[in-house]
Amino acid sequence: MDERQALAAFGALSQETRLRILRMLVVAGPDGIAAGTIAEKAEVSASNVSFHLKELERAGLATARRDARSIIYSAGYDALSDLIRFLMEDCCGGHPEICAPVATAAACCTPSRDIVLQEIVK
Amino acid sequence: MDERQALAAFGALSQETRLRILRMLVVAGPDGIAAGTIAEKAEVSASNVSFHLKELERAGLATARRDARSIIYSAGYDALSDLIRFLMEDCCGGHPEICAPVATAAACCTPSRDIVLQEIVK
DNA sequence: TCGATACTTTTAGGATTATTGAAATATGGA
DNA sequence: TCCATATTTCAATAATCCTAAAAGTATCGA
Repeated sequence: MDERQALAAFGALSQETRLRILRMLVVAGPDGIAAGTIAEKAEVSASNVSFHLKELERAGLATARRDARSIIYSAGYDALSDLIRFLMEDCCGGHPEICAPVATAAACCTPSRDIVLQEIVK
Repeated sequence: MDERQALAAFGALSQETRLRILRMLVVAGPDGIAAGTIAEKAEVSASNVSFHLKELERAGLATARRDARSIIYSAGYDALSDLIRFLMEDCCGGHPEICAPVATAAACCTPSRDIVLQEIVK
C-alpha cells in the first residue's frame, strides 16, 4: 500500500457515517449488505449512503456487486489489512519496543497458532 | 479509544502534509523534532506546519514541549497504538480468519518472543 | 533588568474540497 | 409497457486548506 492509498483510506474513515458503514460491512462478512439496508441501519438517506459507499469503494474499503434490484456492498478486507500494516510500519518501523501493546491485539488474528504455541511453551 | 477519537485520528492522517509529519515524528522517536525543522523538512511554511501540528496534537498523535527557543514535537505513540487496535477490532472482530496477513506484520512488534516460540516449535 | 532576536502561533482572505437533500435515472417484475 | 423499488446525479451549503501578514512568547546577551 502506497501513501496515496493510505490517504484515501484515512479520508474515507474520517467521517462518522462512513466509519459506521464500514464496521457494519465488516461484521456482515463476505455476504455483504444491500445499499438500502445499509441506509436503514445507518439511519441516513439513500442518496447519502450512496455517496459514502462510493467514497469507501474509491478507497478500496468496500466492493459492490449487483443482486437482482439491490446492490450489495462488502468490506474490502485486503485494503483494511493493508491499512493496518501501513500504520504498523509507521509505528513499529522506527521503534519496535513502543508498539508492544499492539502485538497483544494482534493475537486475535491468529488464535489457533498462538494457542498451539502457548501449549508447547507450557 | 472511542469512536470520536478514532475519527479525529483518521481525519488527522487523511492529509498529505500531516501524514508526512507524523511519519517524520515516528522515525525521530522520543527526542522529537523542532517545529521549524519540521517545516523545513516538509517544505511548507511555518504557519502551515503550525496549523497541521495543532491538528495532530488535537488527535493525540503529537505532543509538544519547549526546549530553549524551539518547540519540540514528538509522536503520540499511545494514540497510534490505540488507533491500530481500533482498526484491528473492526477487522478481526467479526472474521479473524480474514486478517491473518496482519498478524505477520504484527510480528515486528515482538520479535524476540516470536523467535523464542519458533525455536521451541522447531 | 531590559531590549533585541529567534521561533512559533494566530488571524483573515480566498480557493478548494466535502456533505447533503431534492430531483432524476436505471432496474426488475407483472 | 408500466409501476414500484433502488440507486445515482446535481446544485447549494458547509467545512477545510493554504498563503501571507501581524502578533505573541520565551530566550539570550548586554
